Amino acid sequence: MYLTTKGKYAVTAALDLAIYEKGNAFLKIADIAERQSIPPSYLEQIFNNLRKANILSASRGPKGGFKLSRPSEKIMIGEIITAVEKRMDATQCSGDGTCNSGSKCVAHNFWIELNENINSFLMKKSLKDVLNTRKDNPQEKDDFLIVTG
Amino acid sequence: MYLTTKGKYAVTAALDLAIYEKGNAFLKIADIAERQSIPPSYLEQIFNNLRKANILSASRGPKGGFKLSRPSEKIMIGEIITAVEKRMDATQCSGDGTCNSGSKCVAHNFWIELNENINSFLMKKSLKDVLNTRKDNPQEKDDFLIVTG
DNA sequence: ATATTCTTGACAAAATTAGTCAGGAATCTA
DNA sequence: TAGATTCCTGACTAATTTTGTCAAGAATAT
Repeated sequence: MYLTTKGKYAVTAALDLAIYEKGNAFLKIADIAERQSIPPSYLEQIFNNLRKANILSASRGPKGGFKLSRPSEKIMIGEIITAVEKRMDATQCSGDGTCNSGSKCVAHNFWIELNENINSFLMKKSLKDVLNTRKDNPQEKDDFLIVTG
Repeated sequence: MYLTTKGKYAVTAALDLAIYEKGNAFLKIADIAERQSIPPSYLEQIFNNLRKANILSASRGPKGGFKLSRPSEKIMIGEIITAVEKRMDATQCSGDGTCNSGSKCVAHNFWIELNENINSFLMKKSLKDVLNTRKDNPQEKDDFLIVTG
């Protein structure tokens, strides 16, 4: 099971879109990358994945950019990660049960359980949930002054 | 967050020790590796880690090998994984809060929550728990005939 | 003594990640 | 319509990490 920098950048950048959205406007990759310390050309790749997964919508040209394709409470962190990560599965056999010479290894069902636990956690948390948790934390409130200022 | 083949082998091999233990005898790496389809020389490395973490005890020479250093209900899967994996942490900054140019990235607290969720799951499950789940599953029972036969 | 089994550290190949880059397509504004 | 802007796509590469192998040595049982 690999949750890589790519997946973490994807979540961070999606949160940035949720935080800085204004009306229906698009946000530029360059700005998001700068705010979140993500290499811009890498973020291009990542946003392409998210667009193809119908999590973001894009527009080219001046005033173009990206925005969330749904309200932030309807976009689950799990969706974002699944869209960019190829190896989140915890089983050794990609789930096909051939982990021990063609049969299931003794740990097989346990890895399935672990998968379910993690997926359930990630699929219950929306972008909005994550931002609300941040707002509830006084230490994090400062960040939001930037948005409203 | 990386849960690699190494960690999965570690759990599988520890389960093998729990399944095939007989009295106080040691089990050989060669036998465990064969039963669980793990490269023997790789398993050597892995068992060394587990021994240093006080999860296994070892003995050299004829009749030597490895055994669990505690009853299987007192060895948690989380311990095993922590002993062999160096990058289970989900944060981008190894927890130090420097994930966005020296400050916390907008996703920081979320990754902490994910860590807690996974660690809690892994630290509540003992080797014995995993084996019991297997026994409750009729499809898996056959494996245990070997043990008792 | 000798065979067995773990112990340790160095080493290497393969796979994967973490990006870069360039050329192109679409869109807005003047 | 020209030009600037911004996304789109695919190819490419360097660095890192994983996934092992191997050999020489130390401890133990018979």
